[in-house]
Amino acid sequence: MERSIEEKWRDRWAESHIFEPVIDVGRKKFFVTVPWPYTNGSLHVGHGRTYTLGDIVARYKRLTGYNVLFPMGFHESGTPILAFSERLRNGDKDTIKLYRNYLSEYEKPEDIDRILESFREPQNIADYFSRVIIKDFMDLGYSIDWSRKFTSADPFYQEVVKWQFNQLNEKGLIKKGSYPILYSIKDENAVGEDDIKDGDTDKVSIEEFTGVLFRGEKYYLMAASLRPETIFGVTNLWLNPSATYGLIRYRGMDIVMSDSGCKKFSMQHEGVQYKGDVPSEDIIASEFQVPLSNEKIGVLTASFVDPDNGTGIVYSVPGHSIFDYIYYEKNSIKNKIRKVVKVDSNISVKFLVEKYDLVNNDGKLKEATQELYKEEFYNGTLINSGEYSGMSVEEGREAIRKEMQEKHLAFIFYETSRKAVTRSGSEVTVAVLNDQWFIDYSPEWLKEKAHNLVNSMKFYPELYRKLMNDAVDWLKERPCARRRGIGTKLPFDERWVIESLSDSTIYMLAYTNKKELENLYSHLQRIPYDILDYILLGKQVPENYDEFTMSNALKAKDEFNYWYGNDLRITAPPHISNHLAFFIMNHSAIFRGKELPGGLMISGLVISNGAKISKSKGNVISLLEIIKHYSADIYRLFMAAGADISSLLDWNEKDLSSVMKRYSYFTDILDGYSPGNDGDNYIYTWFKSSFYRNLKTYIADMESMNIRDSYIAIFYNVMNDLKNVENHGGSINTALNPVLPDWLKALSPIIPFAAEEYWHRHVDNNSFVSAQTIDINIDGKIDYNVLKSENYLDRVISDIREILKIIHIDAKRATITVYGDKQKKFLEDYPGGNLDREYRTMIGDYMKNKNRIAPEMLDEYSIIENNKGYLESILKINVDIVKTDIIQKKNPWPGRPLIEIS
RNA sequence: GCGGAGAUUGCCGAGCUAGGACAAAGGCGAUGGAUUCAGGGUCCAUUUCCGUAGGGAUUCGUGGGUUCAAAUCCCACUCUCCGCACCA
Repeated sequence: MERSIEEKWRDRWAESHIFEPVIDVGRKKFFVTVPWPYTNGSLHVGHGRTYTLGDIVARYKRLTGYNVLFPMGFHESGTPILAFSERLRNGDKDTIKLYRNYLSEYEKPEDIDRILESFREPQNIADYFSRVIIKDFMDLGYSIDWSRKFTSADPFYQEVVKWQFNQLNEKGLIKKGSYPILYSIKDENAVGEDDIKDGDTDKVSIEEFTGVLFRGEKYYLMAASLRPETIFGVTNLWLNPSATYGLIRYRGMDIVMSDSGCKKFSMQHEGVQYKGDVPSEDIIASEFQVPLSNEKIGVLTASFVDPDNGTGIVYSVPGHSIFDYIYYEKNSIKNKIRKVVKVDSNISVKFLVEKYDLVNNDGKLKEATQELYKEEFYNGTLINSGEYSGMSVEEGREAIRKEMQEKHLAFIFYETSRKAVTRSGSEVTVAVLNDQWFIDYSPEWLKEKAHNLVNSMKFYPELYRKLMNDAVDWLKERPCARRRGIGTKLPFDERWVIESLSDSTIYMLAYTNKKELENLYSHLQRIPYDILDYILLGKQVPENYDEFTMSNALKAKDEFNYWYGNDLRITAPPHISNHLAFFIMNHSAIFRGKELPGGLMISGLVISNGAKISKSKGNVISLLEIIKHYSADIYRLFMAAGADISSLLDWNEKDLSSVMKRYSYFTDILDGYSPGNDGDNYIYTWFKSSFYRNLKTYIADMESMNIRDSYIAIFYNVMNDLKNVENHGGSINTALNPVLPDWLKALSPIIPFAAEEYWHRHVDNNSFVSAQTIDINIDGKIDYNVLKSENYLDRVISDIREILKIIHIDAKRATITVYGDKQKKFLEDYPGGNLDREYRTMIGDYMKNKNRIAPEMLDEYSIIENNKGYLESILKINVDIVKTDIIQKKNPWPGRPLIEIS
């Protein structure tokens, strides 16, 4: 569709408010949600899949008679918007470039500077992009009820979040305690995935090292290790001579580690005192004692030791570390190498170093290291390790760590799994917070409720049910508050702001009664818990409020009761272990019965031109660009029909062009269409029956959310049928005449703009196809006999073609002999066994062909007779038709006419 | 190592939960043809092998099994992907 036509319907839908449903107790409701977008930028081709699926479902449900609520809001919680704004204020070049880029798509060049300037205020970023996203969504034809829009920063909503946390607290799910968390020392704040640069694509986790203490004359050295079980194989310590080392005092011990290690350690343990630098020469000159074995070892310098990772001191186990071994080889270090782990296979450090020639070529270093660790961890046994000898590596690791910790020979040292910085550029480390607030998702009763919920919900596709149950089991404590960021203050400790995923777990409920809650808030400047208990939990009516409050509360309660129960939530796989798990847990904790979520649809990843969508690949295509270059309908068609919901969808030019080809075939047909009379000959009857059979498939597939299959039926198959009509010499116009209204209705969920335009042009200029319902009782409209006839005809054609292919004669004529009365009588009598004598000669022929004989007997003579012209034109051969009246040596059978080419 | 998904005809990708017209949908590519077509558009046909009659043979990761019948069910194995775990 041309842009102007799409714009026309976009505006007319909005003006007519057809997507803003009201309570209708006589109709079943359907409440579908998709995650609210985060408003720090515009959306791209990948984001659009989830929203498009949401709209297709919403439109389909509307079409089948449901009162559909499909709302949208915006997420503003957390630190990214603040951080970007701050970076813009600080003149950060990359950020400015990024936002210029966003803006250049939407704004005139002369306006960009002004708008960019306004972004120095964080709220303006959120406001600007929510406007942009609304426009994109409207341009894409989403049937969203915008009248219920709100954001996570709206004061009325924050009252709901406070209520939610109060509920969790009353159920004993809010805890306070110490916990290792990702932390930014500079920002003095815990950081989550959303705060970390590239945190969504490259996850950062917390690793628990064992900080092993090596006793020296003057102080201890702490080396952090993930493999404490190799302690008996230590032959020396490594230290980076160009790094700065510091001394701390902890539990009465003087301990040396790198400066950055000192900082981290002091964030992780109480009572650490920093006492100043220690020159590395001083360390190197000393000897140190290995814990447990009490052996003395020396310190060697090594440039590979990273002072910013761990403690900046590493103990060397050349017998079990490829890295150490190679360093020994290259530098001709003569220390005796010790083996402390035995495996059955021949995999060893030496073996792998030789296998991959690692001394000269370190390309495979990482791979070899992995191979070694896997082998030793799962199949290894400790040897030469004192009392631990004989233990498996898995047991021994725990036992050794435990003993060292109990004897204060080691302390826990947390480190990040990779080097990471926050979006504002400050370093991410691990800190142990002592007054961190958590939501405790671990109680048994909660897990059980959550499992029950998961098991009762619908999953599309089904395989995610298992993953969801696993996610429920994995969840433990979740830190739920931060020191800064946009969001709701924790009601029982206002120094904290509720974390951005935790404030969005039950938010969908506020769509149901947003207007009333907002009224309540502006009237009272708060929404008391007892009012929300009344609205959301159906508790006793509080008596002591004024009439305005009570009437709004009552209305809010009615809206909630009618709509709530999020029948379907559509998101993407990365949400399973966080957002969706919290969504399930929080609902399980607070709600019951019909208020619990009804279903989850999880759509697969979208990639662009064969690669993961990312700025560095340059394959980010914004939704606006799509609307401009292609059209909303094409995009929607691609999203719906391009791949099954669960599979990966690749946005690429090649597939796109084939979709566009089909779409323009469709618009050509409908542009050329004019209403006429229904045709009543064979091919029109066939088309109509075939259409309704396709419609039936469409409905069945839509009901089970097989969106792709349903559109293959109603879009592709119907158009192929139209081609078949033409091949039969029929007219598309006439064929379409009786089914056009139903066809446009069925297509409206996926290509609403075209459907709306043609509905107005060809069906009814005074109503919206987007507001129609479709009659789903269509069995009576399908004439199965005519479908079988066409099927038979196809079979005859392919039989003739097959013969033509293998006989190399110049074929002029095909004589088709169909079964007659004799064959019919045989087939009727044979099963009973009372055959007349003359028929007995047919038994042999029958047995040979019985697997190919059609079960029903069609009037094959008439079928061929009526379609003689069609057969002749398509096969380019003359056709004669004979109905046999004799018993032949080789008989024609139902579905198996005799064909003779001459 | 654990958990999950998967292995289909040149490629992509259905089908496999309810085994039977499956040589296996659809798309792409390729080949041939049509269209007053001049080379990328559209349409039609073909695209495992053999065959001068609609047939036959061999196929759905490998090897077994169940069955009158298996791409579809069962067992074992190999490999791939994802999550977890693991790593100086």
